[in-house]
Amino acid sequence: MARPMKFEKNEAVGKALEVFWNSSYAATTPQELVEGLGIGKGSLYNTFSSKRGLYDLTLAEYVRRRAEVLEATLRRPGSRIDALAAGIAVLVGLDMANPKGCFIVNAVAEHGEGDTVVADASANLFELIKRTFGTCLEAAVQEGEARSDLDVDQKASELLAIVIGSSILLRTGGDKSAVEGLVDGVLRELRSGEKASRS
Amino acid sequence: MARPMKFEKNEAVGKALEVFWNSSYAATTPQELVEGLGIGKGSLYNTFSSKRGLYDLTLAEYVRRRAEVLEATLRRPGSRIDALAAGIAVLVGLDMANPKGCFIVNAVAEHGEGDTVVADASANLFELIKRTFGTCLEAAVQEGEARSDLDVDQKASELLAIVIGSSILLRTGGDKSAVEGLVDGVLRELRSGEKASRS
DNA sequence: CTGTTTATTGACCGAGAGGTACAAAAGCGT
DNA sequence: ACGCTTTTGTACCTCTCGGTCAATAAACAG
Repeated sequence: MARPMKFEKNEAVGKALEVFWNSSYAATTPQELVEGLGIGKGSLYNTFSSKRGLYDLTLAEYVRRRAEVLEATLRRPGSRIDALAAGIAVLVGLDMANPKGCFIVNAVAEHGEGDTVVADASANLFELIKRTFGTCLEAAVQEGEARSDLDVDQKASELLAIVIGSSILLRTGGDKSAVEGLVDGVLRELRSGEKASRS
Repeated sequence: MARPMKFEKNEAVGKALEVFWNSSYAATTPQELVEGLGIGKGSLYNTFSSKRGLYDLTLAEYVRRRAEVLEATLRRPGSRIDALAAGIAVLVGLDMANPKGCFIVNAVAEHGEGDTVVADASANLFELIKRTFGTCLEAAVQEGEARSDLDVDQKASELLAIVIGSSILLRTGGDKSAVEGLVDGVLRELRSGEKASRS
């Protein structure tokens, strides 16, 4: 009944996420978005209203993707601590060649408290991470991989803070091995008091 | 022999630091700087060459100030862990009404790896913090405040990551008490295995 | 094939960013 | 008082940002 769109909206949001991730929100220009999405400026504004409107969509999309990857990683069978290690590695960006940090962390740093959209997105992501970590730790305790008197909630909060901190540390260009060592050490502590494996 | 400047340069850098801290580098306009410093645009550019030139000075100034406050806090007599707690609190911004996060962390998040000036400043600050924490932990072990088998270097790295992470968490507007609890928990763990006090 | 509806393109626009130019002013030595 | 030097204030400039708007194109209903 009318002309159809030449591009998929979700796909465009994904591309926009990449563009915004490469620099800050403020430093990203409409021109870069046009080039990155491969569509005309008119279509851009016709579809997404404003630069900020598109940005808001990328925030939500990023959280969605993180939720997916985190769930997938931690649902793998085997040692819960190993799974936790894998989850942390991917969250921090240890698997990437040149990490750009966590998109949401960058957004929080740029926009701060006043920005409710960013605040909401970060609250969603951070609580998701903490909850997932908590579940995993709980299971580790049950399996005897971690000491039974572990304060699961406290440790989950610590791990969240460490993940956030590490994503920043890794973004500075400091050597990746230092961050790897840091994460390894934390996990080693977790295991250090473990009971004998039941298997 | 010539007309003297009407303002102190260092003082102006301090004011600029406030201005840049209130929003991102990219979002800060020359106009805001002129108003924040209370000088004319001509003087601004005559003295600091460019917006970026001024920004670079604020980065160094911030690191200098952090070094001062950290040294002052941790040199206080008494329990080393208490001193550590105080240092962490001030670094994270728990003492401030509405924390704007760590200026350097914000800069890293905004500019990323490619920016060598920001990378250098962050390396300076982060190593300073880690080293100071390490010294303090070492002393805590000596004093019998922390368990003697503590991996000081590992723990210092962890605390650095947690401080960075907490500065982000606090900036989102999430409740301050959660971050306080997190920090308290970490310090409690440090003490948990302590030997009997020698005094 | 025509009409209706919606998408796309790219020219256009007001505003403000980031910075420059230059005349006037304020010191200082003599 | 008079140069000489450096700072200051303000007008000005260019360029790009962020966005709008006709004109055009593509689909489908009848």
